[in-house]
Amino acid sequence: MDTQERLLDVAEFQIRQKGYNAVSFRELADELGIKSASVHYHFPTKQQLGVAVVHRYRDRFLENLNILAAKSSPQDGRVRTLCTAYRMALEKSNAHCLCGMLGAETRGLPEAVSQQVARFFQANIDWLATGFPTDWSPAKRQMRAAQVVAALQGGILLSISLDDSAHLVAAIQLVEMQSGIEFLETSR
Amino acid sequence: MDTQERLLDVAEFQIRQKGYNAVSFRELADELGIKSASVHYHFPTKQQLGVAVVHRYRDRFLENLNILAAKSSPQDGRVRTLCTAYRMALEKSNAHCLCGMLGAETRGLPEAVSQQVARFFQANIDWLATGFPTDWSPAKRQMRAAQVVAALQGGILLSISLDDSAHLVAAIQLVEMQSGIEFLETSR
DNA sequence: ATTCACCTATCTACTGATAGATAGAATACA
DNA sequence: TGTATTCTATCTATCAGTAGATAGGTGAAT
Repeated sequence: MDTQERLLDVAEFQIRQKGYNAVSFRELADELGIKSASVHYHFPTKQQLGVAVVHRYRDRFLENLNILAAKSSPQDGRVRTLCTAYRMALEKSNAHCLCGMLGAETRGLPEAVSQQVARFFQANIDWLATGFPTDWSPAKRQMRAAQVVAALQGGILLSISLDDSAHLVAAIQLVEMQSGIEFLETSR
Repeated sequence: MDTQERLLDVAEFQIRQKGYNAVSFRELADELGIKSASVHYHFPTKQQLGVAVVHRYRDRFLENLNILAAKSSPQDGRVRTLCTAYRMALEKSNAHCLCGMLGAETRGLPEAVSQQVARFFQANIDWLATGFPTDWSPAKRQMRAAQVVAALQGGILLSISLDDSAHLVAAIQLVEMQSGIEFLETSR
């Protein structure tokens, strides 16, 4: 299997567990059974590795989002789809969202990495905002979308820290309650 | 001024900026103009320092919460008070909540530290839950409280990562919208 | 005389990073 | 085709810097 891809896999896993600054080239190398110098062959600097990890994560996440949206019934909005994506991500990995982790560490990250993370969040928000009623102002759409992303990220955080995924489920419930009200407002 | 207290101040600041694993004894020492060995005099291990930082943070936060609750008008519930506390904390420090940061890093932390962090969140939730209508089941009160804490933590995360405190404000709006509905439900 | 709050000096382990070598595969050229 | 060259992916060895931690010493305050 492709070493580069395997490195990204392990790096993503480790960062989601312990954060960027607690991940070392030697540990990554050990995991693959190679030497740390060989990791530098594929990713010359840690910053470049970090950027690559976030980049791939964001691409995959958005791709998955569009697949889920295509599969779900049309009356289920994008909000529900995003909630599902977050719930699936937590169930699958039992770990923090990569960007939830890196977003927290922002000020201790190379700028190139934190910029990628910001783009992940903005992409989430933009994707959601597109699904809101067109008679809402762009600012309102952005705000509503940000509320959803915030609630979901917080839900994951609590789930991890208190070791109980019910907290993400509760956060999703809050989000969908809001959606329900908006539906009533709109269709009134 | 008390060195021990100053160490806790600087450690808290640094952790909130960069995370636990990016904070070093040398940096803390430099900040106070002492040597790293002297830091070990006050806090023999990093773990003990970490525990002390979180402990003090939690105590102060809860104390502040009760002060705010005493000052606010009685019809403003505990939800609004907690929102205010979070907004004030972000405005004052322009940094992540200490426990929001450490909660994310949970799996890369000494267990003693992550336990203290979990207790912070649980204390937040319990404090909130106490303020909900007594005819709600304990489980429902806990869930509603957790929803609020999750939304606020997520709001801070987005505010930090996207460098715009409006995201916490938006999260608060989501929370208060929910509270408003509950008020209607209850008083109906 | 003891304790406190710091110091110097040092330890081992680990960090990201680099230089230079090597085996083997792929490619270019005669 | 056969030889020469280059590329790929890894290695060994090493670097300067930093990590947390410890031993033992110093001067001042109690």
